[in-house]
Amino acid sequence: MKINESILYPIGVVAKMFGISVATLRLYENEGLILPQKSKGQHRSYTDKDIQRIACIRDMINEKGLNLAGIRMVFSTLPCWKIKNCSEEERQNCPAYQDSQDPCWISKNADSVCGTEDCSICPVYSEFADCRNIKHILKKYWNPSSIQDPLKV
DNA sequence: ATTCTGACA
DNA sequence: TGTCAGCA
Repeated sequence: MKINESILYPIGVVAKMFGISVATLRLYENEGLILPQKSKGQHRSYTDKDIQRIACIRDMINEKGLNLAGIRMVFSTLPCWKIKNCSEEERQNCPAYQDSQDPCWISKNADSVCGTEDCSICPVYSEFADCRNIKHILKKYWNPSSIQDPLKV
């Protein structure tokens, strides 16, 4: 069993966990790297998934040499249209599929299938909390035949 | 006491 | 990234 199954942490606790400031955590959020949910008022609530994601972000910064823009770019490559099984029409009307260099959760428009959804609980966001396994997880969505024509996936 | 948003060294 | 203001 997972001990911290549904525990939510306030920003101050998370900051201490990683030895960073609350300002830095808000920065990651503003840069589109994390999507903590908001509770009473506007207070942020971090789940264990968020914690894991932040650990990956810290690793990419400290060990992999990426800056925030680089990390955002990595997230922008997630094939949300495959994960969400978007129809051809939906893809044509979605900026995340068309031209976005940003993660889908910050490039989506109101009229897309993701329009009213809470991206913090969407698999495109939540399933990649462990960003070290991005490539592994992608294999589940990317059928072999699509690599023949990568531009029309 | 803690967090929030926005602005700015 | 840090910090300061003015709230809730």
